[in-house]
Amino acid sequence: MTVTRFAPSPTGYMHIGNLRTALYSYLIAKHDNGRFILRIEDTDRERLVEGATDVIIKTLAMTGIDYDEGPDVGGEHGPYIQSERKPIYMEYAKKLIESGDAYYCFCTKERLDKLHESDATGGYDRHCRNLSKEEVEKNLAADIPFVIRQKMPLEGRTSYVDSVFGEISTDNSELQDQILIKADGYPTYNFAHVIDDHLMGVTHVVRGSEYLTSTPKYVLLYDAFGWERPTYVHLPLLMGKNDDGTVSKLSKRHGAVSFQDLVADGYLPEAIVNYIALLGWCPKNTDKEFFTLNELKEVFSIEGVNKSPSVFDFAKLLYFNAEYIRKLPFEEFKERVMPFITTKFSDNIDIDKMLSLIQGRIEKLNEADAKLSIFSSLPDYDTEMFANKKNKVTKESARELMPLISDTLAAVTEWNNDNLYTALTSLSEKLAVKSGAILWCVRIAVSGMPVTPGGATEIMEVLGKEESLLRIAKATEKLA
RNA sequence: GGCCCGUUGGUCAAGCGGUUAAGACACGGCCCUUUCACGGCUGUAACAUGGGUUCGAUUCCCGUACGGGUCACCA
Repeated sequence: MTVTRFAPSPTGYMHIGNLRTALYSYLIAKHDNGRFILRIEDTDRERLVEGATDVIIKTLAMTGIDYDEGPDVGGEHGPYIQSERKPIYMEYAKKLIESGDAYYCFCTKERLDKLHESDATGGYDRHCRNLSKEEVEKNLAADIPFVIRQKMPLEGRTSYVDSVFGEISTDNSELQDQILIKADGYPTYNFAHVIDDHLMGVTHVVRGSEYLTSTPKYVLLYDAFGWERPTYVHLPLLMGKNDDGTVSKLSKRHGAVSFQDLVADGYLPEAIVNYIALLGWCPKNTDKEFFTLNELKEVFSIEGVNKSPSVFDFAKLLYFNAEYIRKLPFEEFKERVMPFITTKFSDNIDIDKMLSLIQGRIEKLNEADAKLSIFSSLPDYDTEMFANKKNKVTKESARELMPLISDTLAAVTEWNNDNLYTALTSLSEKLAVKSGAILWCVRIAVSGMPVTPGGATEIMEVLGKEESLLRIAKATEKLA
């Protein structure tokens, strides 16, 4: 059975690249009807962020990425928070010491820092690697602080096969005797994730390609324990475009890059998921781009994952978002857009009609409020706006038209879009002017804007007869 | 700097020895139209580079350039 996990460290926000990793990991498991686990990697006690785990859980819930095992749902391999598994790591580290694959290191932080200064390219000098048993016992008895380091082979090469990148091979001399257990007794990522992945039965390790070069060290750990190595699936990085045209790892300088920021900006979770699924992966034998999460489970395959980093394109995300907004059933659109609307409207405004006017015209939910402002109040506008060459209107002709328009509208008894449109077009026929000319004048009069959500008559329908006529009267006044 | 990885239009990308080198976004034009948007049609635009291998390379190999990643008691 395929078992994957998403193992974020609780930083307080969900980076979009992280979310993509979660998604791919989830899809790989679910494509095979496998198990998906959420594990919190909080071994860095100095960087703990309050409430960070909740952000992760909430994000996964909003995107529909559900896990079979995790801190809040339990499971037979728990606990799922690494800080709660602390004793386990020490136990396994000691096994490694016994087998000669790890060792105690009593070097002070100061010594290490000095080492680093004197030799920029080198790392740890393996000072404690060959301490005698007696020395170790003595230091331990004296309560000298220690870390536990992995004993790397000094010669040869270590290689593994990544399912995306192929064979990765590293000279063992490149490998540092990395720390497994820190001085505070907590394990490092390097150690903890290996132990947990094995104990939790993870078959496919899915993560960003920044781990590509450190994986030989992990593979060596599996070998030392005599455990079967997992299948590695390293994902290409997500990049952002800089102002100068260069690219670099996607970060805050590129804009809103956390899931919650995107949502706050008016992006739909399902649009985000759909878009990021396509960043670094492409379905086989189809041009299709729109996928629900369930469809993704069907079609996702590791073979479609790319090697090269991809640039996050907000323009395309916006396109997906606009499409998703348009496809929303009206009631759902209303429910989702309402939190973004802060403008207050008078009671005789038909909210539903107003909202249906903008559903097809906004690309992000947070654009709704500004688009709707004309229904709350008429902006102060310049009468020059009445002049429009395409519709053959001048300020002067508008002045003459306005009273006639006013009379025509006043005569409309049943105030709805169809009747208004019919009334105004028949007026244009009677006067032998372009219907566009009349409708243009009405639009400006009634909205004060050249570009509006909906046509002139649609706006009047929402506004109601009284308010519409009031605005027409005002225009007549302004033009006089 | 050492090591590892990558390189098809501005962006996402298909392609896996022989193609007129798909498609999507963005951009331009036209049409539709009560503005805008939607929709329809259409246009501009790409295999980083030099060597091989081969009858034939975007596809395979090597070098170069460029880009990225990594060398922590962070993950």
